Amino acid sequence: MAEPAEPTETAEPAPGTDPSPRRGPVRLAEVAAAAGVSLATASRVLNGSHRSVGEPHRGRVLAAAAELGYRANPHAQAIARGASNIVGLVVHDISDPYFSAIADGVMRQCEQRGLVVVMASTRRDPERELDYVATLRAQRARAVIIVGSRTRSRDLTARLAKELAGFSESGGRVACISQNRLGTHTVLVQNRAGARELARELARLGHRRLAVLTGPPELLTARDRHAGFVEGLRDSGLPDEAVRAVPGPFTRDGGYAAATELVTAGLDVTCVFAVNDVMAVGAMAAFRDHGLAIPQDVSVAGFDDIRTLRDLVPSLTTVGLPLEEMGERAAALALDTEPGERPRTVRVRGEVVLRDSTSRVR
Amino acid sequence: MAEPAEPTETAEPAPGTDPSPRRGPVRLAEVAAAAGVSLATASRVLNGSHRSVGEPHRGRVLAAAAELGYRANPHAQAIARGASNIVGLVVHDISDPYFSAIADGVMRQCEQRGLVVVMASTRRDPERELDYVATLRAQRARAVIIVGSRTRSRDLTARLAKELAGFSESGGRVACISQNRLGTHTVLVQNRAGARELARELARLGHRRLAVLTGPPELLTARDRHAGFVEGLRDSGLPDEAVRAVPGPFTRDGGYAAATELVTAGLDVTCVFAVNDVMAVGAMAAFRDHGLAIPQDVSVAGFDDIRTLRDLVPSLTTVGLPLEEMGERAAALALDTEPGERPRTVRVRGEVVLRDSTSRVR
DNA sequence: CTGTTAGCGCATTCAC
DNA sequence: GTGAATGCGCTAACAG
Repeated sequence: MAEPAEPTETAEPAPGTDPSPRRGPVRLAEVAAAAGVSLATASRVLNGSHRSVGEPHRGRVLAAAAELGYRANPHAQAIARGASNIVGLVVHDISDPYFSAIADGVMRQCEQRGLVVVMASTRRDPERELDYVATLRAQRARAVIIVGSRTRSRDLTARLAKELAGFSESGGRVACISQNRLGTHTVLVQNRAGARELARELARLGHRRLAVLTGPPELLTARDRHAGFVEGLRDSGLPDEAVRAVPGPFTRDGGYAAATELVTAGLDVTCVFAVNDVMAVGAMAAFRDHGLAIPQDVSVAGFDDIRTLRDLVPSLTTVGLPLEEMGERAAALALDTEPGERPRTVRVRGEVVLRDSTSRVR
Repeated sequence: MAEPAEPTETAEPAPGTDPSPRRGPVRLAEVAAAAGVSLATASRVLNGSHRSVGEPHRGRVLAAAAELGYRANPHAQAIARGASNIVGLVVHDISDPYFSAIADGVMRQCEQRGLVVVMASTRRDPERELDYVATLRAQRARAVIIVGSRTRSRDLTARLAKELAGFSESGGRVACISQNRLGTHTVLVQNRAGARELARELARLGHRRLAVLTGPPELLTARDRHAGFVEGLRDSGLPDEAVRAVPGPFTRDGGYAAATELVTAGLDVTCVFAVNDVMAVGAMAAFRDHGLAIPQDVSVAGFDDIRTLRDLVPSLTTVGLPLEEMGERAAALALDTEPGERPRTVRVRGEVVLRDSTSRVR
């Protein structure tokens, strides 16, 4: 039995040296008392950044703290210093692998810095996004990271920008991932360029009649990818009539519905580009359900290169994005930057990955 | 005048009635002053639960608050009332769809109650899990929800249980999802029963020689599913020698590696059960890479029924779990329960879903 | 270097 | 009902 007298399963009433069995966590004052120093001194060694405590004391405080299992109350610290150690992370939908991958990166970065992340999933409701930012502002979050495409709505964007500006003015840092319309630091995804490059590759494979499942018309990311794709086709000498657009939700079901619509209307294209992988998956399912083989009957391409979807069959042609890294960079951007600093933008290129869901047209 | 001169795009220096352009969020005191009432009164109408403020005042406070855009400082509230509005959510890996689906449910539930969720991803490191719980405890989180399998390690489990007990004793609520070895409320997944049922179905299809990719030996969830599977086979009259076990990580790559090992050693089974869908996907990829067709050459089954993986081809036979709902229930369990209450446990059954990745043996 | 003191923003007794 | 006073746990001047 390694683990002999494993202290009894129950609590820890501390032998006999504890005069007041105060419930709840130990406070700094108790540590100070136990170490025989002032509250200030204890605070300095335990939390104050600049060390300036003599060795006789320093050790005693540390020991006492360890013994009592002291943990600073972050709320008290937040209120006393006027700044918390909270980082807010606002995503459109945490159950979407695109966002959870990014979240992973953000959390990694925050953990390293001893920051706590408050996560909010807006479920694609811009109003909720606004509300969460307000909440985070009230929390005196140290930084807020907004992930997800902006919309065309000037109003919504302006309101969010204003809220963020207010937050930022009172010392909070902000970073966004997607477009840089918010006047903040941002990790700018080059959707346009990626889609354009993808289109060229597809044209090179011989496709002359294509369709793009464009996602929601108001989502900038969706629009940019669509626009970039059309540009790429033009670059390749194809007329604008060569491409057909079908809008729909940015989800798997949205992709399914859009593809179905395409088939129902009499599929007259050899290749379909869904503006994100999740939609592409839905589209592939729809085509299959209609007896169409991929890529023999129709080629399909997506965007994002979601890890969980890498093992699809046929493997999905897409534009790869370094999701986790984007999250890390956004966090770093917000955290390593001076409060008043001019907005920086880090560009992230997508890399076209040709796989089996697209084939050369005969 | 419904919002006439929409204050200029910039900050809001308030026309001419504001003597001190104090930076940062407005405080309760300012609202009280603006409304011409005491701080206490303002506090009562804005935050105090039991209303007891006369109508002349009540309205004024509300108006002032709205006008100034007042938002209570949650840290100050936390410290004043000794309890925060934070709910801690600890998962093994947020980028794993199993966890992000559950997280979605938890967040939904918390949002409804106006609670904020602090999320932590341990990246499958038990020590980190312990540490996060301690952090959450220090935060005076209102509740902590631990998601993910426990391990066989008595030591680790005991330490976590102890930490949770301490947290719970000081008024925090706790709920777990997976096993109920922590002495807390728990959403208990009936892994054993689900796997057993799956095994029976597979046996019914005629499989007589099977393998299970067991995942990490120390993970209880993995062991339970493995054990249940073996039981189900026994139920069907198969000898224990009928099933072969291959351990490995609980991930896609773990599944790939385990399946490869199986093939390399000379595949002598007709069906492989990976203890979760993500591993199953890896296994399918491995089989394909070795030229094996699914389900013709080998049937594959998983567990969880991850939504993102529902469109795999061939579609994956698995045991479905109501992930989002599990998250919601865990949150409700923790939040709707009295602090001292006896641990409740909500059982969740998995439902076998036979799809195309498994076929009748000829 | 160390102890004293004054807040941080808010909830809450306690008198009025 | 309403206001004044106290305290929550900790940090940050400010003096010794």
